[in-house]
Amino acid sequence: MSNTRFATAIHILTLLARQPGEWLNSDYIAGSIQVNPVIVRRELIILNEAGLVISKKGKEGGVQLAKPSSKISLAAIYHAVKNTEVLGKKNLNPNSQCPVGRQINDRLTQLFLETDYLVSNALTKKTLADFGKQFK
Amino acid sequence: MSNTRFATAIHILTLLARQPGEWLNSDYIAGSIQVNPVIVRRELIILNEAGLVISKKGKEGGVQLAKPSSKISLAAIYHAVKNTEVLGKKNLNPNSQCPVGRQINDRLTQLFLETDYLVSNALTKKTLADFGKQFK
DNA sequence: TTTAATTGTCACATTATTTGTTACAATTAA
DNA sequence: TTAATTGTAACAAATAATGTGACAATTAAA
Repeated sequence: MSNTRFATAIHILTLLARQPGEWLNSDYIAGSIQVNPVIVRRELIILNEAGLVISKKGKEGGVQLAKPSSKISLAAIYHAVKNTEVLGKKNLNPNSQCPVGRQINDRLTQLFLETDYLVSNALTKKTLADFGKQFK
Repeated sequence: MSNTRFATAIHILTLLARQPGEWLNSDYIAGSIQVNPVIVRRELIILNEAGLVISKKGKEGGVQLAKPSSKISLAAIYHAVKNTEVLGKKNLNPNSQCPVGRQINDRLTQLFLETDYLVSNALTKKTLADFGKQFK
């Protein structure tokens, strides 16, 4: 992950968790992160598809959590935004004439899966509520 | 990590581990990965700085492992090539007028460190020799 | 019914990162 | 003296990430 998507998503959700039932709008959220509101709206679409937020269009609209923050794991957030594996990408065309080239991507698939699982598993144990409690 | 650096590095080292004491050159290695030799040489510089390989310039030169593959952990390889944390980057200027904006980067630093430590710790237990044994 | 605020979304611009390529000085063995 | 090789620079190309302006559709309130 060489992007800020996880940081942006957890920032959004931390704000929402502090005002359950309130419809916060993307301008307000963007003001807290200090990024363009479109960045926030784009991330909100992903979080909506993941079932973590619900949104209301139109005047007095906005977004709120789809469920209590104690039911949202950091793993769910991570899965919603992640786009590469922890150990990165594989090379596309290793040489099949070479024993190492021929087998390496299968071995990496296994190692990459194990490593991702480890991270998922740890994040599953942490909730958004726990994360939010750390803020004064 | 949305790059192929770990995959490239472990590919290089797996090849070297199969021929201990031999000076393999960057063209040969590049042929197995099927990337440009400069990509390989650039990664070799990093692996050299990390104390994992030694190299010899000039005719009949090349690179070999700096120590037995049983003494090289996957964590050492990962550390040599990693350039971002597992959970990505933080936003640069969260709004300090906002309680969440003011505190979030410290909380993320902690979470990111924990997550990275987890991965390091797991990779410390695996050696290049173990990885190499999986190849026929 | 009209107005204002808001999401969802598109198109494009800009910046950053990653990968590829050519070239060559310095080094070393034959 | 020649040929092969690393180390490295400079630049090109491709891909990914972030920023921006615009606007249709929707909704609440005036």
